Amino acid sequence: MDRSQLLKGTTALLILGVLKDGELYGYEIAQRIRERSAAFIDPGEGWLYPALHRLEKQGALQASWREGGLGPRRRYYRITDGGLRMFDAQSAEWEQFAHSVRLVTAGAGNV
Amino acid sequence: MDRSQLLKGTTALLILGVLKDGELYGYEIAQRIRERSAAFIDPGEGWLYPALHRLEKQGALQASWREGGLGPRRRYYRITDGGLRMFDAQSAEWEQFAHSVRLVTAGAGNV
DNA sequence: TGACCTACATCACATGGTGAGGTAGATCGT
DNA sequence: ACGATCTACCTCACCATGTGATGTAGGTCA
Repeated sequence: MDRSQLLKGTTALLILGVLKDGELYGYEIAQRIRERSAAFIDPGEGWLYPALHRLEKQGALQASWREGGLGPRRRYYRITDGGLRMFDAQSAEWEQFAHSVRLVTAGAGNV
Repeated sequence: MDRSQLLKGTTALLILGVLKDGELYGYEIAQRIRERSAAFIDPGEGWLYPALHRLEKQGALQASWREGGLGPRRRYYRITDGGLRMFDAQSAEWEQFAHSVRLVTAGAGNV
């Protein structure tokens, strides 16, 4: 069916989440997300690259081209101070939202 | 800015979540969601009613008009067996997704 | 030569939430 | 009688953004 819209609004959080542990290039970011989520989240290139561009434009990331040695050149991304603040904010909002969903779906509770 | 797309993909879950504890009408569903989420989630009528229509069309809900006594007539919704199955499926998927997000954003951690 | 991996990117398309607007019945104060 | 304010339903233009397909290039290996 949907395999859904759940990602909406969390992509920035996922990207910032892996980048806060160190500089990475795009393709590698996708791999990290896949690994850490035990392959449950498989970043599509259709949203990953646009999302990286958005975050760079917003000042959350800083990017630079570099020769990778093997294969094509790579674009490395580093998180900025603003990016870290954005991560904290989005992370908190996500936790709050997730908690709310659990409260609503948990049922009457008192029963 | 964002105050988010987070809802995307969770609206059905929220609605089914409150309806699995008993029959309710639309306006009341909104109130329940607001209450249970401690007002963190405030259902907009712009998505609530369309979502109810979608779920009804999909067979997850069964609806009927009834005079409320006071005020305008109300449309009551009851969850079907299919709706319960949908709730279980979406609930499981949500938990898995939420867990994945936490894994990704938790950081290197295990290293 | 062909297959396949890395690595980046763009684009038409679809989903569906946001916010505003509209109808109507009921209640209450002035 | 009038306006304000609830309840209760509905619709619609707009927009953000994920999906899936496609394109470009360099590399390795059979």
